[in-house]
Formats: sequence, structure tokens, C-alpha cells
Amino acid sequence: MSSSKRSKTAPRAGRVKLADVATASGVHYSTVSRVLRPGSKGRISDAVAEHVRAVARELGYQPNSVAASMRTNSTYSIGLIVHDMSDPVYPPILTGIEEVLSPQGFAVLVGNTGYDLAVEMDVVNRMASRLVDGIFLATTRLEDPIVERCQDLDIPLVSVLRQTQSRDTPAVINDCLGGMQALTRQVLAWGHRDIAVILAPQNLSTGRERWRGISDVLSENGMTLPEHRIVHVEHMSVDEGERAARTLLADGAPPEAIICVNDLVAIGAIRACRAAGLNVPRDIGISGYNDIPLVDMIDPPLTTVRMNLKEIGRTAAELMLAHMAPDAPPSRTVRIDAELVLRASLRNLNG
Amino acid sequence: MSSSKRSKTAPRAGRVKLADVATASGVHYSTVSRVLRPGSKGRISDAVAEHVRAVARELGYQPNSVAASMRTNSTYSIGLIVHDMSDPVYPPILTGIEEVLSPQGFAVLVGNTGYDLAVEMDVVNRMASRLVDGIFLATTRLEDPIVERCQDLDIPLVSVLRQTQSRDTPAVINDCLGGMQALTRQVLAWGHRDIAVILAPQNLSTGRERWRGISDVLSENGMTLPEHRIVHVEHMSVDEGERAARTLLADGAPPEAIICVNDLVAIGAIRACRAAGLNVPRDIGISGYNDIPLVDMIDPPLTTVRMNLKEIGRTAAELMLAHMAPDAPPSRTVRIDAELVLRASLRNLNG
DNA sequence: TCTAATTGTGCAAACGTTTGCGCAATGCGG
DNA sequence: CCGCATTGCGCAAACGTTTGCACAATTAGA
Repeated sequence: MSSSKRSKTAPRAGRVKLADVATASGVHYSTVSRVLRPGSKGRISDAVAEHVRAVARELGYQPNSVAASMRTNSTYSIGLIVHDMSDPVYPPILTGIEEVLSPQGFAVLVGNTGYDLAVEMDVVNRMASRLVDGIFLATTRLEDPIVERCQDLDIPLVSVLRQTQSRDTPAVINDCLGGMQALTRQVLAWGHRDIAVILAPQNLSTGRERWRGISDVLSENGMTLPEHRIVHVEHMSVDEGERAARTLLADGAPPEAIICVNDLVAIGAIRACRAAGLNVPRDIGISGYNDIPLVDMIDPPLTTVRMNLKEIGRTAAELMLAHMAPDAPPSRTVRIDAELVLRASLRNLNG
Repeated sequence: MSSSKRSKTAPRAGRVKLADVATASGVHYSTVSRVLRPGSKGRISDAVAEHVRAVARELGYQPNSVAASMRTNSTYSIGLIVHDMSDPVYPPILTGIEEVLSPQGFAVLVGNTGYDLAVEMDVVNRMASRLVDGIFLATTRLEDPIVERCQDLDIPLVSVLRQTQSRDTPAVINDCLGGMQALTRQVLAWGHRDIAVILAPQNLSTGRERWRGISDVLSENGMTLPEHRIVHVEHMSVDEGERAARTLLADGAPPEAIICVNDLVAIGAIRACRAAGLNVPRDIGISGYNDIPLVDMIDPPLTTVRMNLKEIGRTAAELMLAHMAPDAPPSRTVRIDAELVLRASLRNLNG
């Protein structure tokens, strides 16, 4: 009976439930529910409440939240969909989300897509089956079937890091436009003229905004980039960054600087430059975006743009809370400030 | 009716359930359940099964797994408890776990403890309330109240990265002993004699095993470390590593090498050395443990020991599956091999 | 052709909560 | 002292599945 193994379907041996607490307290189990569930309707006298609480504590009662969910249709769990948790941009976001949502009693379900849209759709459907109260989507494309699916399923959605074209979904993003503008101005101010860029896919708001940040500043200064100074990566990884930089370098004289769409790509670019016999930053400048951990320790320390990821997570969580409420506010996009971080990977050609 | 907002307690508008599929198919809803739930008891004719499946697809039926859990007492969800997802050792483990468990229909709930035992206990209790089918514990201490709590709650537990003193819990760990021995032999072979160590708390199996790996090899060679060459960190972070190294360096002549309990600590140590005007590796050698991403790119590239984290995650998941089954095997500890990775942060004093 | 075994489906209970409703007891104003 | 509002608690339904059991229909064996 008290075997430590339990069969697949048998209830956990001796798990104490509401009814047990009720009989032990000499009240009806609905009364116990009302005592233990703060904010239930019926009012209970202090004496009874205290007694029931004592008995519940005594018996070590742990509410069965699955049963509660069955009744309330709310699981107090939310999904977080990312491409790959190993990408260092995601963990701080998760931390920020948990910081806000854990105290409220929410649990976070993470789903890795592995960059596969079919997997991602599956993840959403499974989260829907589990009746998550909401989903944080960190993979958002400008036109996104996942977003549509969530709308069909009527699941509150908050987009993080990126946003949709239509902007009909609440989102918390980094100010990529401002960040990239500031960075590009610095690159120009330091005398770089022959500039190359490694860009993200343009079906992502980040990819597009960062590119616009660059091109805006360039055209302000009467410059445009020739075709052969622009390359794209499919995913933002070290390997793809390295490959992209190699193709940039294969084509005649190297540029004076490469502006990379993010840090991992920049690190790949540094590798490629080094492999091509170029010294960074003496022969070529490199910049990233994100300021992920350790990029201040690499050789050379990476010039980049810091996005306050934990703050993005926290804000997203607050937006989620607002949007799960019965009187949800209209969708809005919150931009979190970006901060330029100058390090040695980009030098001042004038000085 | 088709409002996109839904109240807290109202069922999602128009969510199709078993009964809907049943009436649309002209069969009883139990029949639908048997068709859709592979491996149910009653056998259904192919004709009916096919028809029901078609109708279900047509109606876009998504099973309500909360209701199923209510009946079966199994949620097909498992918890993963870590101190802080931002520590780069954890994400690959999560990926490995998901790789094995997602195809089986499991979802992963992550819980960050923030290094706080009270929080951790709370996380466990909340996961218990949610009826998780099992818990991966990555925070295991040699004597661990969390492990005891899980045993009391009768929740299958698999320890990852570390193990308990009693070893009565299944665990998947890295071969810290072998890894540290190999590293220490290399340090000695390269002529370092005045060695210092920065150790983890000794109430952790990793902390203790890595220290034993070092001291075993030292005593094999007739050496022992003086007190002032041994310091401890509370948590394995860059900051604590830096502080620990500072105290090491404050005390007379610097050692020839510092063996650090992990990479983050080693990076902190490198910082401290640099701040003290020492060149790594010329004036002092530094080694880490883990081989986290980017430590091959830092200055200087870090000599370390690689643990196959994803493999640890996968193996832990398989152990979990075995232990959730009705006929669970006896607990055992699986060791995953460690691999020495030599880089520039430690040089050969002989040549 | 008759009995026995097998197959396919319906019936209804159970899982542990939450909560609308009803009713007794109490308090209060007149 | 009566009637009415308020307070405190019990009753029972409902949430959407899974599954043991009953039983009708079909098949097989003799």
C-alpha cells in the first residue's frame, strides 16, 4: 500500500485531499475550499478559517491544481517558445519572466523549436492541449502562422524580442533601430568608410530594424552600401557568422569594418578574419549586438549594443498579466532602450 | 460569442470536446476516446475508427489534457530545477532532456531557485501540486532536503550533474574525478609545482570529486597543497572567482597555476590576475572545467575539461522514463566521460 | 443448428476541485 | 417583538476525460 512505486493510473498513495481536511475539521469540503482559496466568494468566519488552516497544515494538504484547473479552466501555466535555449539571449528573458510570474503562482513551460516551424506549430498545439493561460513567443516573424494559430486558439500571446508586421499582438522589443543607429554613427565617427554588414533574414522585425538603423545613418551621410558588402545569415549563430564573413572577405580587399547583426555572428566573423590573416581591430573592425555574457572577455573584447534582456522579460510578463485579465487593454509594443558598449573590437581610425 | 477575450472561468468559446466529436460521428464519446487514445483497452473496428478520426480532424479536435490528467493522475509533465538558467551549463541539459522527452509527449517545467533553498522547496511543492510525473534536480547537495521531500511526496527524481551522499537516487553525472585527474596530471607534466586551487563548496558531489581528483594526483606525486593555496567559492560565478583569486594573489608570491573548479570561476580568476598585473599564461596558468561556449574565444583561450552536457540530459531523460515506469529498476548513477581540452591559458613550463 | 468464444460499442462512475444557490442563524432597526 | 438584511456554511452540479463492466452482434466449433 505504501509502496514507493505507483502504477500509472493509481492516485499517489495517501494523498490528502479537500475531503480529508474537511472530515478532519468537521466541516464541509466546500468550506475548506473557500478557506484555502483566497478570494473565493462565500465568507467564512475567522474561527472556522483558522481551525481549517491548522488542520490542513497538520495533514500536509497540498492542493491538486489539476483538479482546480479542470473546474476553473485556468492552469496558471504559461508557455515560452524559443528556438534554442542554448542561445544566450533567452535565459535572461526567462529569468525576467519568472521573476514577475512566479510570485503570482504561474509556472513556465519551455518549448524549443530547433528552428523548425513544423515543430513550433506542434509545440503550440500541445501547449493549447495543456490549456496554458498564455504564450510568450520569442520566434516571431513579421508574418507569422504561429501568431495566427494562437489567435485562432484564443490564447493570449505576447511577442518578445520581435514583433509582427501588423502589430496586432502585444510585444516587448529592444530598440534595435536606435541601437543600430547609435552604433553606426560611432563607426562613421571613427572614420570607417568602407563598411560591410552581415544581416539577419528580413522577415524578422529585428533583422529589418537593425538593417534600417544602419542604412538610415549611412544615407544621412550620403552613403549607400554596394551589393558585395551585404551578406545575410539564415540563423544567428557563430558558424553562420563565420561563413558569411568568409564570403565577404573572399571578394577583393577587405572592408574596414563589419557590422554584424548580433554577437554570435560577430564572433564567427572574428574567427573568419583571423583565419584570413587579418588582425581585429587593427586591420578590420567588428561589431556585434546583444552584449551576451563573456563577449567582454573574448579577444578582442567586442563592441556591441546592450539590450536589457531581463527587463524585456519582466515587461513581457507584466504585459501578459494585463492581457490575460478579462478587460485586456489594446495591444501595444513596448520598446526597451538599447545602450552602446564600446570595446576594443572596433577602433578609432582617426586617433 | 466569438469574442477574442474570455473571462477567467468561462471555457474557451467553442472549444470542441469529445462529446462534440461523438455526436458528429454518431457514436458514443467513450468510443471516440478509445479511437483517439492509442493503446486504450476496448478494440474498435477500423471503419468506425477511420470515420471518427476524420470527424475529429474536421472539427479540429484538440484533447483537453488537463481533463485526461484528472482521470489518469498523470500530467505528462516533468520539472527541471536549476539555480539559474543563465548559467550556461543548464541549457544544453534542457535540450538533451527535451530531445528525448518531447517525442514521448512530455512537457518540461523549469524552476529557477536563485540559489535559495526556501525558494527551491517552494518550487518542489508547487510542482507537486501540479502533479508533475517526475523532477530533474540539478542542484543536488550531498545531503539534500529537497531529495527527501521528493521521496516523501513519492515523486520520481533524477539528479543531474551531481548526486547525493547515499546514492539512493538515480543520477547522471560527469566523471569529475577522472576529468580533474587528467587535468591535474597535465598541469604537473607541464612543470607546474606551485599550484593553487579554487574549490566549490564541499557539500556538493562535484565540488568534492573535483577536489579529490586534484588531491589524488598530487599525493600520487608526493605533493600536498599548503593551506594558503586553497580557497573556496560559495557559488560558481565569475565574480566569486575573481574575488577568490584576489585573495590567493594577495598572499605573497603568486602560484604558477590556479586550477579552478569551473569555467566561470576561471574567467574571474583571469580577470583578477590581469588586474594584479600578471599575464596569463606567461606569469600564471589558469584552468577551468565545463568548456562552456565562448571559452575558446576568450583571451587567453581557456584550458578546461569538456563534459558532454547534452548527453547528460539525454541520459537523465532515459533514466527518468525507466523510473517512472511501474517496474522501476534500482537507482544507479551513470557517469558520462570527461574530456581534457588544452588551450593557451595553461602553458608548458618545460618547453 | 446450437452453444461458446470473440469482437465492437454503449453506459456510467470517478478523478478533486470551484462555485451558484439555498437555508439557517444571527444582528438590527423600528 | 416582528420583519428584513446579512453572515456563515452545506449541497450538489459541473469541468472533460478514461476505463471497468455489461451486453448485443458476430463468428467459430461441433
